[in-house]
Amino acid sequence: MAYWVLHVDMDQFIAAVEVLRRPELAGLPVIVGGRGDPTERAVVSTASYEARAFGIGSGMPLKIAARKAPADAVFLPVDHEAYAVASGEVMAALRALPDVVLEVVGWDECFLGVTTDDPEAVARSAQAAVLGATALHCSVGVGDNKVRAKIATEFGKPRGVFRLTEDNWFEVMGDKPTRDLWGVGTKVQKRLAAHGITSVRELADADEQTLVTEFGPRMGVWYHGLGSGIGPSTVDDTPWVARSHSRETTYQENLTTAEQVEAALRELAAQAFDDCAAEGRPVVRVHLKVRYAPFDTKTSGRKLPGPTGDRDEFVAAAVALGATLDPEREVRLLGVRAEMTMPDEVDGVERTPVRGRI
DNA sequence: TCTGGGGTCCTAGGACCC
DNA sequence: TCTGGGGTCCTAGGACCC
Repeated sequence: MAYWVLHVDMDQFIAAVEVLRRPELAGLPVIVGGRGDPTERAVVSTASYEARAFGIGSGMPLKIAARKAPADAVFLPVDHEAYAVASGEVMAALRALPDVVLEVVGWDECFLGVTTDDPEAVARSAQAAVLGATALHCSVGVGDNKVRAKIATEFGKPRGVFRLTEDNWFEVMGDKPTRDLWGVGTKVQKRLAAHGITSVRELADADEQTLVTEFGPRMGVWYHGLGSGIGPSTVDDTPWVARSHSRETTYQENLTTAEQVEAALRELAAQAFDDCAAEGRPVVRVHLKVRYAPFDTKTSGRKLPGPTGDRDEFVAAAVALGATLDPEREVRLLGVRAEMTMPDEVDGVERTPVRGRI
């Protein structure tokens, strides 16, 4: 018996949940995002497969989606509560499978760790369990670690199962662009390209020292291994504990005065603080995010004098940090993040790194 | 074409201490 | 007076993910 990592990913999760409670939408292009108003500043959370046929996808500005969408397209507002409930049902169904360890990755995806001789059979059981409990479909990636399982899922969509291991890694991924790797975005793709590395195979064959010089001792080694599909294989079911909470808003009209900015900062800071206070955890740090118009984002942070449970003190710290913002520039987004005392200091829960250690 | 909101982790460099 | 390394903490900023 061998140990396998399965990655379960819901198919068009948010759109599927919406169609489930409004069956008359079945077969129509459904686009969920923002407040459901395609004239506002917002992006697409999920588009149904019917909408994707028109070139509409996640992360696309709603205004662009509206331009591409056919006349019968339906725009819906994001309903976090409904997706959280559906997500809970999905995870419960998967957790009930025999002898699996489940690690939640997001609303609509998770890893399963399982020891078996037939991982595809487990994958099919997982799909059946989710479908039976929620009437929702999912795809499953089978791998010998998290990186390969996660990437495999894309080849299984929709409603399928795909296996990616050390044996077929280069055959499947070798000629793909580095951007297709989990953890490589457009910035890193560019920096790699500057070294003549554009494909996954080239990344695997690259000199590790070159990557360490470019990205640092940790990320350099990580990216090099990623080229060969190397990654952590431990599935950890330790309950997730938030390190911080933040609130941010994109304003439909840019903020132009210092008074507007301060009022907005006070509101966001109070909300972020209350999210932490609801968990009964003191706040140790404040972070600010500002997007100046048209699209230039800056961040800053400051440690508080000591851990505090006093909202006014936190709000004052956010406002003080806000004084460092450029008063000459229009603001289109503000965000305030409240960082809490480390979870392991609070309740003894070990932190689970997203990337893990190789 | 015009770009959300909620998160986590990593790196560089300065200050300070021994 | 001018000088070494090593370690830790902090700030600022960036990149990526769902």
